[in-house]
Order: sequence, then structure tokens, then C-alpha cells
Amino acid sequence: MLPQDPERSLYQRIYDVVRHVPSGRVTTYGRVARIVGGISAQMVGFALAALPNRPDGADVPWQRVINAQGRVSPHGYGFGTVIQKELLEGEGIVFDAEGRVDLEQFGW
DNA sequence: CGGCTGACTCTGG
DNA sequence: TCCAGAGCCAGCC
Repeated sequence: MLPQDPERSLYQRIYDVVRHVPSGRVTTYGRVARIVGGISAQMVGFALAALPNRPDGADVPWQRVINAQGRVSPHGYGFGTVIQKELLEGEGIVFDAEGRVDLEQFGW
């Protein structure tokens, strides 16, 4: 399997990986970073942060990407986090009392 | 072309 | 559980 097209920008490749996350499952920034290869977890976070600005991110299930602690990172003005949790619960993801997800169970 | 920005991870206390 | 510091790198003015 050839590596992803170098023509595509890094962001595009990250979105590609995120799009592969099935409904009802979540993955972490670090995990996506390793799949894409050669980038740090931060790059994934930045790529998702730019999603609203990029037409290529229209169909990217960004809500399925959380941090390594199984938590939803505080982003946006604080509202995006709530939305993300709602979306995940709608897909069957369960949060514990502390708002964490069991990656052992729901991790991709 | 220089500088700023950012939704992370890991380790240690 | 919370907090701080260091490493990380592409994209956008």
C-alpha cells in the first residue's frame, strides 16, 4: 500500500483517517497522528480546529476524536465540547460520571 | 519571508 | 485529581 498522496496536504490526510472512524467508536488525537505517520498529536488537534474553515471537513466526524485521557478537550468557546458529548452519546458512546469515555471499550 | 496560533501527549510532583 | 513544563509542526496573515 502506497503512502498517502504527498500532494494532499497534511490536513487532508488527517481528515481522511478521521472519516474512517466508525459510528459508535472514538479514537484519540495521538492515534490518528500515528496512523497518518510522521506528525505529532498536536497537528491532528490543529487540523480539527480548522475544520469549520475548510470545505474538506464538511463530512468529517470530528466529534469522534478525543484526547488520550478519554476526555473531550475544552475547545471553542466552551459550547463545542457539550455538542461533541451530545453527538457521541447519540452514537451510543457512554460517558462516566466524570465525563470520560472508556477507550478500552469504545476506542477504535 | 518572519511571527503568531493552536480541539495534544507525556512525565513528574 | 489538578498543575506545569517541554516537545511537536503546519497553516495563515
